[in-house]
Amino acid sequence: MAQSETVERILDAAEQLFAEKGFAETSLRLITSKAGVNLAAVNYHFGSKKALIQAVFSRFLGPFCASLDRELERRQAKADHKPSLEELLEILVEQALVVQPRSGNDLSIFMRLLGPAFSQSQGHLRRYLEDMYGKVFRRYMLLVNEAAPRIPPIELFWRVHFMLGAAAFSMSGIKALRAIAETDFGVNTSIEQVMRLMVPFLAAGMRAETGVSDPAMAAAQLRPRSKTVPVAAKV
Amino acid sequence: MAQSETVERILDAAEQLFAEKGFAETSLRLITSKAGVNLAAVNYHFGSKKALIQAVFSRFLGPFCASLDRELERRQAKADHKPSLEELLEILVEQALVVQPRSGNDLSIFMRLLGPAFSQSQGHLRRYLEDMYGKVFRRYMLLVNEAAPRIPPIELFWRVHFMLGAAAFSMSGIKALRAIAETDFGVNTSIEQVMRLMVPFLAAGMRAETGVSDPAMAAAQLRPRSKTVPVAAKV
DNA sequence: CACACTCTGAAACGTATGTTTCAAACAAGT
DNA sequence: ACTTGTTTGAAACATACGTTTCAGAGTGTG
Repeated sequence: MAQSETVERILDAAEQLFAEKGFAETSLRLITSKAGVNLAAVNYHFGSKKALIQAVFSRFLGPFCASLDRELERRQAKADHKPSLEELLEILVEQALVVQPRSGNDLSIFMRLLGPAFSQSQGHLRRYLEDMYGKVFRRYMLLVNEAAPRIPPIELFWRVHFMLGAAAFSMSGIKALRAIAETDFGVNTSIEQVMRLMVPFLAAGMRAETGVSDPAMAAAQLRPRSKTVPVAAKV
Repeated sequence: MAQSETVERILDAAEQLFAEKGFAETSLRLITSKAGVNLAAVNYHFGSKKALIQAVFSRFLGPFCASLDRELERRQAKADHKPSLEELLEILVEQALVVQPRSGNDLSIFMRLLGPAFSQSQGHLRRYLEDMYGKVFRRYMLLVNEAAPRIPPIELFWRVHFMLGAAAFSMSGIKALRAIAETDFGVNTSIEQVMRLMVPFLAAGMRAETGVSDPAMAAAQLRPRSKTVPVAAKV
């Protein structure tokens, strides 16, 4: 086997199986047999199962965040034209599609990992993600705030996560949901169609009038992050 | 121990631990030790771990669906005034709050189970849920379709699941997200506040102009369910 | 009191998992 | 061609899991 093509094959198999079955339900033996490599290869190349999980995220999130950061940099430099909410949404999709080919799997497969990443007791992953995409996320939130000046920043923070939730959840259950949609409506909905259906829904939600009544919340601003006490330590 | 208070204690502990750690990551030994009961009690009272998982869902979803169905019946009987989208949203929240006290735990704890229920390879659970809340869900969808006649039914179907996803995901990661929100904005957001923030976001999303261009999808109608071939068998 | 029945407690069973070990195969440099 | 460092293969290890077993405590009934 050529110079550690093994690593890529393990990552592909792991990504797919994690998305299908969850982290804990996927054994290393299942991964390695699907990848056609030896069991010991995982611990040799990654060190542990935890590290393998992180590596699966890194492979996508590394390039994605780098690409997104570059794009935001570019847009932020142009002081004349601040990006609109719709543009900011499109940037996300755009960057995701640019990065996609790096993985042997579909984008939707990776998205299915987002829910479990936040929900399960994968503390190590949350910390890892915070370190990895925390900075570019805050940069993104800054632009969102500028694009929707009438909505309190903290409400936008939550709305972005509602957005993420709608996307992650739909992708998680997409197989079951598509089957239900087909029997209930007799129409097959492709994954791309589902993503396209999501855009007007999310954009309208982001634009909605504020629901904040508490003046303290309405006034709260994004504040600079102290570098000595990372958030992850408090979670 | 009085007449099977044990059952309730197991359910409470299981619900909480499942929400925190996921199904597979939560061992029966952890559940029983948290509940202060013997390990064998689970298999005695429920038969298996799968059955315990289903029982956790039944305890909430049983009363919830019954209550929701009654309320929808009531509204549907009044032919003069069809409920609006906002009312339909409120009905959901309302019924959820009515049923809440039955469990020893918080409502948000139960909601955290929804994501894993759809995503993980818990086929038995999906089948179980389809049997349990499939009928009342279709009744609900019918009213949603009447409340938004301009949006194709299949798009509303997906929007309801985007909605569900936003809710489930936010509740899943709510602990981590609240911590991040606090360090980033210096404001504590209660779970109730998060749910309240969700309403305008979701309502606006539901009302958004249709994104469907395909005429076949635009024309697709909810069709009656054949009784002999339940959806779950095809999933 | 004795009986039947429900439930609990402690231990054991079989299995599957993540990890480690170590010899063999391979690649590259000199 | 030999050697060195890297990667793979097959087996074994320790551990944790879901489940089963069975003796006996508890409880209400005749």
